[in-house]
Amino acid sequence: MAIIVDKTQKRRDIALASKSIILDKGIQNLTIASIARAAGIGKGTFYEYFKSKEELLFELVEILMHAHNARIEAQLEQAERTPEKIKIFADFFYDEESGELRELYKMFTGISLLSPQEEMKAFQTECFDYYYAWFEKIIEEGIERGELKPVTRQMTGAIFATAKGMFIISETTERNCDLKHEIHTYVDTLMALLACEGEDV
Amino acid sequence: MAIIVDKTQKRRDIALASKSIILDKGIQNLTIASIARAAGIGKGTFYEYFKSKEELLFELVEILMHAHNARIEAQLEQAERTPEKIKIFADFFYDEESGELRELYKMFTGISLLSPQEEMKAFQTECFDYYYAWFEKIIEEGIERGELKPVTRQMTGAIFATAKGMFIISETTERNCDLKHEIHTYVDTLMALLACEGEDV
DNA sequence: AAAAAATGACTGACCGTCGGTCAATTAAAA
DNA sequence: TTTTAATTGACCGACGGTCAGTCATTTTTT
Repeated sequence: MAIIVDKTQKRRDIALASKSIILDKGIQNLTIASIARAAGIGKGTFYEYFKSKEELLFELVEILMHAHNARIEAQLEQAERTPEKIKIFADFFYDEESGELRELYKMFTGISLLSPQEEMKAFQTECFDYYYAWFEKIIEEGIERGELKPVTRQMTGAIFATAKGMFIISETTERNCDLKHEIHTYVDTLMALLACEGEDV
Repeated sequence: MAIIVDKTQKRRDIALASKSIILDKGIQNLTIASIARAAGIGKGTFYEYFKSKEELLFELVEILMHAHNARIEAQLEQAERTPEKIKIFADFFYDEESGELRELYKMFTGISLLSPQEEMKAFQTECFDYYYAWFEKIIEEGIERGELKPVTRQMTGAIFATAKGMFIISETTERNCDLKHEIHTYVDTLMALLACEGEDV
């Protein structure tokens, strides 16, 4: 043996070193050579740590996700009412702090749609399950506390998907709508409809 | 002059000739040469009619969209109540007839997310506006007829986006949920909440 | 403790492939 | 015959991916 390198750590280092260029140019428009250059390593070394550009993206998303999750968790603990919690959840799609992760997530989704690989789907599923479990808990607590009608359960998946759909639309069309406002209005309106007291809106 | 070719028609012909291979392998995994071969033309000729693979995809989507629109329009005319109309609309995301267009739309969205070009966005916006206008009309009629509460207006965009979000999730994760059932349940539940008579669910 | 051997990290030259161009060719029209 | 739209595939540069060789460090031998 010789020069034992912490492979896991170096993977992270390379990923983080290429973060800005990826966010700047988009992974699609980058060559492996330029990524390696940005990370200060040779092209061959890149392949020592990643199978492809896509794998680098995984790594980056995973790193940023951890930071994001910690932020969300802290915010959720402070929130009281269900609509607030859902909004914290949906913040991802428009707030400043999530900007970088959101941009990577966009590329990520694009790749998934274009060339559905097994690893890709597995990772997406992992992320989805993680956040969906959280979301379900919020809804379930809302029902238990009497803030939401039980029928909300039938809509959990759909509500979860709505913000994602709105985000994709806003990103792929010229409709530069105010995502924050639109999502908040949606959540407020829906929550009023789902509230147990017969508040007419 | 010599050999006057109907450029527009030939564009369509080339697009349709390469449809099956695109649906089969996915546009990402095809070379221009293989597309040209499938269409029975030389590589140079391909560039005479399309700037890129993406443009070919545009053409195909446009062709299939026209057929799809005609089908939808016919169905909508027969439908009576609002929930039915919305379901006809959402059919796109799971029914057999829309399979090919849906597959192309997936690739299309993927490209839009990965490398946002101006032309791409413009075309996506065009498609979006077309269908959204239709959708808005359905909701508006529902309100006028007294089937829906006026507050529905605040949610039109969000409801429109929901099926899209659910579709993207089902395509990018291993969650092979029954999209048709999930969407129908969502529509029924939401419509019940939005119905003017105070039907408790 | 010095030299030799072993090992793994690292690299860029190299190879095959692909996107895109263009000079040459074809064939209808004038 | 000349003109010109249409077509083509050979060609080029760039890219992804590989691999033989180099280097730095540890381990073993003397």
